[in-house]
Amino acid sequence: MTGHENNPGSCPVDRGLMRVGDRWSMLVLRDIERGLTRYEQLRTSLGIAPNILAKRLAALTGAGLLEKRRYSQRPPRDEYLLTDAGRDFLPILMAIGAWGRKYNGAGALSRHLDVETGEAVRPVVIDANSGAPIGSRPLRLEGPD
Amino acid sequence: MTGHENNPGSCPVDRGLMRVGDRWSMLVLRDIERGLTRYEQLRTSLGIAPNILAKRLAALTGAGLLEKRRYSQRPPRDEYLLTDAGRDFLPILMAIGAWGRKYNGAGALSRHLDVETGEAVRPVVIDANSGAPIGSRPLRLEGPD
DNA sequence: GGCAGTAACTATCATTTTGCAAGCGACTCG
DNA sequence: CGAGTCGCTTGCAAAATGATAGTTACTGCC
Repeated sequence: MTGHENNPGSCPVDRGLMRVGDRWSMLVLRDIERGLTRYEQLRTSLGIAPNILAKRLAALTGAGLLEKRRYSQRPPRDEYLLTDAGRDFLPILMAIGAWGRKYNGAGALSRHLDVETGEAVRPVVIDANSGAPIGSRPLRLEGPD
Repeated sequence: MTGHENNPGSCPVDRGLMRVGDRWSMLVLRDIERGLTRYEQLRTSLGIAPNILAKRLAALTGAGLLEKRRYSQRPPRDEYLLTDAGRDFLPILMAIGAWGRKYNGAGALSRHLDVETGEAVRPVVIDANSGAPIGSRPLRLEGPD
């Protein structure tokens, strides 16, 4: 679908978006992180249509970000838990949140606090090699070749 | 649309996704960063339908991530440049790229190199206060109240 | 001047996805 | 037995997306 002419699907951003590249998927992950792991909780919290939620949960499960677990046999009840891949995606949501707060943050917003220090978390994307925030140093793009 | 019951639109992630919450928008930003700033360049690079591209460019411009600039009066030719808000979003794309590489990275992928060191960039989201990667320390969510 | 070519779109229509409302199966509780 | 809850599915309408063709405004080239 993406990556036509010059770079046929060789962009890692593509690869990421193939799995989570839509609004509802990300909001589902966000809510699950908040502890809303069950279908009904997600549906009422998000105000999403039931068929859409079912589809998203199935997609995220199929993509390996969520895991469906039966927490009660009788009556049959399920919950959705984050896998390692899903948990690894959460920092990205925090970064999106920081951006949203900065550029669209009118009104009162929720936020994350560091339990130990009590301070509000300020997510920043850095390069683990240099330690510098991304954007502060010149970069060069290298093709897949 | 989002944020029904408990938290009516108070989540900064929502706020972010309201502006860039779809696949094409992000890929457009990615390509513009790569220097593909013109309509035709974007269209051929992405393989996107012209009407959709036009809509996305208008949306991103309206949302303040892009700026349309006429680089030639006669013939009339335009290009799209990143604003500060748009440039601020790029680190998020890098983080998504890192995630995509990790969990969906089969085959040869392109990557960013630090011009100075020549090393491949390894994007990580940290908390600017503690310096610790997000996910490595317990957090608590605070409502907007 | 006339014709081909290019960039940046718009218009039209088919297809796909989303959203809403209602219903259904499996069970529990009173 | 009847009402209620959870986790969905089904059917249908509305909206978004995608494919294709056409339009505008030019620049060459002969």
